[in-house]
Amino acid sequence: MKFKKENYEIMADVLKAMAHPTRMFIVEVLNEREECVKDLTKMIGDDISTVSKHLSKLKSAGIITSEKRGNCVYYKLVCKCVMTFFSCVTSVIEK
Amino acid sequence: MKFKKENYEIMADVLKAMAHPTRMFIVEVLNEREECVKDLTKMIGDDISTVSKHLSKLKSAGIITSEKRGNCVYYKLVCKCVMTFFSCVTSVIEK
DNA sequence: TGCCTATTTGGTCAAATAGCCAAATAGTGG
DNA sequence: CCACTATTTGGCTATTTGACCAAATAGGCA
Repeated sequence: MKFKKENYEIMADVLKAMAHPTRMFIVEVLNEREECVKDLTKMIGDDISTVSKHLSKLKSAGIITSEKRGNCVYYKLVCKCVMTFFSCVTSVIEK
Repeated sequence: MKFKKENYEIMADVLKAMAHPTRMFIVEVLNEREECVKDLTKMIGDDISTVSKHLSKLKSAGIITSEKRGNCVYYKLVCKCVMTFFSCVTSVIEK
């Protein structure tokens, strides 16, 4: 048992933040470039308030950060390593 | 957009299966050795039915497999790559 | 066979999550 | 200051999740 119970909770929160189809999509887009809420919303097709809430969940997990520029809020990935999830998840699915 | 909507759902299911403190703990234990339900339950301290359900969630996501030997069901990791999640998650938390 | 141990399944309840709409906020530019 | 655009927040409902207990199953062995 490498970590304490409390640590598992913190770690699970990070995974939980990623564990949603829309949020995985967002992470993948942000891996390539910053985007603002409006443009992400266009790609996703949900209500903009829904997208905003997904973003805020990713942000409070520490996976993305935001920056306001002009009229818009731009989000970007903090750590590219989350993209390793995709290849692992894909290989799990293939097995 | 690399994947179709349906694919994001399948991928999210794999992450969802991991995204729980107890299940992360289980994955970490199984990374080192096989274990049976009873012994995992001892380490975790929840009801055995709760642990069994966690295991079945991990199993149906394809993260672990099980094998019955003698009186017990032994679980083991399918793919060690899920352990990369831990180091990434840890580095996200540190930032 | 019948008991025992290990595991899974079903029921129930409380809590968390996801989505939408409407309303509030924040900043820009006329 | 006002109107406009972008974003966030609050309220609500439906659904999913996690935990426990009790009951059902599955094998092994006396």
